[in-house]
Amino acid sequence: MWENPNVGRIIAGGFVLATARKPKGRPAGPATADIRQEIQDTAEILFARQGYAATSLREIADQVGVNPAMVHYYFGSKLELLRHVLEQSLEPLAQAIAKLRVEEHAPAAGFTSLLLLTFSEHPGLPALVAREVMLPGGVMQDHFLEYLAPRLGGSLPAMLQKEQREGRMKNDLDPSVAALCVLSLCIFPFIARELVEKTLGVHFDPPGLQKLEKQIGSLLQGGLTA
Amino acid sequence: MWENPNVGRIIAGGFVLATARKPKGRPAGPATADIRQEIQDTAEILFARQGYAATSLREIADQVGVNPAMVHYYFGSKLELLRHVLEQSLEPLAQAIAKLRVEEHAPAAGFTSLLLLTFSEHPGLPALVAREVMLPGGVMQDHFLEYLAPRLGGSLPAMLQKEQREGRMKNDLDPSVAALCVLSLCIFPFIARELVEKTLGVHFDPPGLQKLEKQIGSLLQGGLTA
DNA sequence: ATTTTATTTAATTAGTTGTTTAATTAATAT
DNA sequence: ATATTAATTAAACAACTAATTAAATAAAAT
Repeated sequence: MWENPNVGRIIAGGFVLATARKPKGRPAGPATADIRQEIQDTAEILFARQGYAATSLREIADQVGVNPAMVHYYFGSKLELLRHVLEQSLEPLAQAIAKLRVEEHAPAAGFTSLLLLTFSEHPGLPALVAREVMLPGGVMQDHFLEYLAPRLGGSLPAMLQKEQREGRMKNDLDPSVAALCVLSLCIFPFIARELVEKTLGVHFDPPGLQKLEKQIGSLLQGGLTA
Repeated sequence: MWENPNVGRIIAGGFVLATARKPKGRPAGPATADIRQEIQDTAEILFARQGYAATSLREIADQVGVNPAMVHYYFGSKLELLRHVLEQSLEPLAQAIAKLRVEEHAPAAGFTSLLLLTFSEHPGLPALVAREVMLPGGVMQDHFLEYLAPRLGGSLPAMLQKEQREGRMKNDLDPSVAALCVLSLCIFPFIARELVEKTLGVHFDPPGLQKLEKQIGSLLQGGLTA
């Protein structure tokens, strides 16, 4: 497996008695994996599942099969790692929303399907954002507020207000509250996913997800449209 | 303050150099405060604000002004304390929902106002439930699922199904998904409260709360009613 | 008097975590 | 060839705290 003769697995009777250590120093040959990305992806999963505080760098590193110091080599600190995780999953969403804005088709429906798409690509994201951004004490609150919120949910009220001015949304609704409703309908189900599946029997894998989207759409259609 | 002569504050030049200790043993006179309830209330606030794991018994006890061992005296363990917190705030809600069920007025609207009422009495509850019940790794998942969920959100699909059978709800909707929507609209805003106030400018104190309830009601009315 | 209730004290018990620096090896640029 | 830079591990550092239980004490209730 590795050139260095004094490393490798010590095996007896088919059982691994001691795990091999990776040799020190730069590994030979062309890079076979993007370690940086692997760390980030693993962190996304673990941070989402256990929370930022409850996830140690050692755990992430072990899962990737590298030394904990690699996290600092690539990201500088644990918090920066989380920032990258969040940014990598939310940046494409932010850009898609920006596009929505200029194209100005029905914003509520557009928002809904963008969010659901994002969450199916990043299943852990809602939990992660809930814990580290929304809930009190979240470690990413300030950063999110400053750099991400304005381009995500924060842009929705203005879009809805325009709908309203142009007569496509009920006049007695407050656009901000309406925006909150859209976000609630799209995000909450994923935050409570496990519980929802167990107690309500609503499921989120492909057939169920489309059904959910359709029904949210219908609710918003009937509830918001003038 | 206390009879025992060798306790009290040691003061020099107006500064407290060492804080007084409460004397050992049962305090004299009639009980001046319900310590058990104070512990529980403090725990509700702290667990909600920081999460169960991040809140130490010392912190709770210090805030109440008693010894950490009191928690075990009254509750047996930290986890039991959390169970009591959850139960005390959710039990009245469960009972109100049971009443809703037999009275059978518009269940969606009834549910909405019960939830909002509960949350205004227990402002930390949504965050607490989100962290310890909904999010992966929550320490109260099993208990909630078994003892509370069926009498709370779990009872909503059946009520909505009845509405549907009796022609008061659109026929193409799935009652479980509709239930999920009701819950999303009522719970999510409180989970994301801080963020919502800051980015959407929607507020939750008395004037704003009524506005929110009205608008959720209107959305559900337009979106669900046949 | 005895028992029960409310309370504090003290002891137990052990590992974890993020981060930094140094060492090591391989690849690349000069 | 040589020097530099890149990728990696090893090891040390420093700072930290938490839940639970047994025992002691004092007052209240019986």
